[in-house]
Amino acid sequence: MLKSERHQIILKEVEKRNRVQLQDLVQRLNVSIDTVRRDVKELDGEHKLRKVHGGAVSLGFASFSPQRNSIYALEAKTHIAEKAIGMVSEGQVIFLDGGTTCLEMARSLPAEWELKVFTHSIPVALELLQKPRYTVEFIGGTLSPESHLAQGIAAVRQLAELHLDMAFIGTGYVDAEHGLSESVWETAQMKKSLIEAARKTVLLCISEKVNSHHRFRSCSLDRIATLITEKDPGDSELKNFQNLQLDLR
Amino acid sequence: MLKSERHQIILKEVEKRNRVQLQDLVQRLNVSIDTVRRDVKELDGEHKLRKVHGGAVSLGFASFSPQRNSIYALEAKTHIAEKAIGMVSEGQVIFLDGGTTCLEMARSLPAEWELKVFTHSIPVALELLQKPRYTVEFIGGTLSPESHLAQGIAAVRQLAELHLDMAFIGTGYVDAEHGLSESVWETAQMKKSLIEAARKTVLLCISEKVNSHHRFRSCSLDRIATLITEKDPGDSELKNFQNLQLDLR
DNA sequence: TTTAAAACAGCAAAAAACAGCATATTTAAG
DNA sequence: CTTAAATATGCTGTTTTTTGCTGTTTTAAA
Repeated sequence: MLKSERHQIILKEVEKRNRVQLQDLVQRLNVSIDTVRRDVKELDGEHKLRKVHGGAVSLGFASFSPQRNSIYALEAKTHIAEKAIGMVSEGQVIFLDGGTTCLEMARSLPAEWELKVFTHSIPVALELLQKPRYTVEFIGGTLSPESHLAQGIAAVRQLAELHLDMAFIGTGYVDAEHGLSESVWETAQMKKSLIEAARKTVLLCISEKVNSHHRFRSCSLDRIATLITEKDPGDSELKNFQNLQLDLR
Repeated sequence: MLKSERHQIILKEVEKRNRVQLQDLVQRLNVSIDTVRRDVKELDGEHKLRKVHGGAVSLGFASFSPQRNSIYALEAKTHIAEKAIGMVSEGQVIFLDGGTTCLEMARSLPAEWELKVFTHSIPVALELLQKPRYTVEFIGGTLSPESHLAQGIAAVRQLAELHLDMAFIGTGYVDAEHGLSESVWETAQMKKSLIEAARKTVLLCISEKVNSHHRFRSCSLDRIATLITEKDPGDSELKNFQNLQLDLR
């Protein structure tokens, strides 16, 4: 089989499924994994697809808004997003954090509203830009290659100058004792500045993350006005939070 | 068998199957591999097919570019990008403007380099983030829904604090008399701040835009160190620029 | 942290491409 | 018709490309 034939087949496959595993291509093309790897690498070099560990993804898709059907616990996050949107009203100035939960919220915000939204997440920004009446303010900084999120000193400085009605944030970990925490120092710093800038902070968090903590604390629970999970506020998983000065939804 | 006969058969085969292997043609035509090779090479020279290692493919078959094929004057822009990259060296701190020419430059920058790149364009940033050794610094601001570019006061203020080795910028319009100009006021303001922040400004511009101007002037030509077009520096289209204090490439 | 999979670098065999040469075939001119 | 020149074809030896395999390093996930 000609190399260009293989390339064609690979591109078709990527186009169709948005992503392929190298092993699948090995089967499909009857060549060694090394050949497939080299093919994919070459196509990546020509910007016809994007090579990732173990496979390849299509470019349009590599725009990195994570593929919706691959988001972990999507249903829970949609549910959280719905509740969160119930707290927003037209004309406000809000902040949306990165992460798939906030991305889901950005997707679900009513397109017919007029809203000014700050964010430091490229996927969130791209989602919001689809809504013609929104003003999207991007907080610049050093972009993280993994999350496509602006962080670092520049970002923190910009946040320090802001005054927001409401900030919707995610977190890596949260429990009643330690508050919010992160596994990455930079991320924790961002959350801190964010919470400073907002009159009211709303934490969006799937119940799975509740009652866990990690090394870098970003904020104590008393700075959080509202905690939204996909569970009912009375759910037993949330019992550690039910007696706090915290609006549980 | 006549040569033209063989050519006909080869082209038919390519048309029918989109691809052929030279060895199959050897069988089919009863001639040596060298002859087939020479035939195919000749047809490639006449742009009737594309020769690849081990065979040939039909012209339509080889090209496959879902997004990029919609870029206007892509070839010229690629050419410009190549010239521009020749001016960059590893370890520098540079700025990349938005626009398809700069995007093409971002694509073509060597992935193995280590480089810190500032930009205010989301597409450019996403492209650069694919290169693992690059540091991408995003200039935040109000995002334009059309161009996915950060602009406005916040962006200008961030630019004012920067000191860059080199800025690669595009422009809406340029001529020898009026310098650089834009049709949108906001854009012109951005370019102004940009040029202030850079020790050296390089203008990337397809020749088509040369010798045109519009309402909002962003910069006079003496602030531009280098002008890169896809044409030869001696080309008559550029005659108005050849006597200026301007590095023409 | 550990562990399995994936990526990578380098090597070697096979196939293809290439350059140069010799032979054959066609063309054109005398 | 003959001959010289141009062209076409096949062959030889060399170089390049492709491909699979080895062992090692890196990456991602448990």
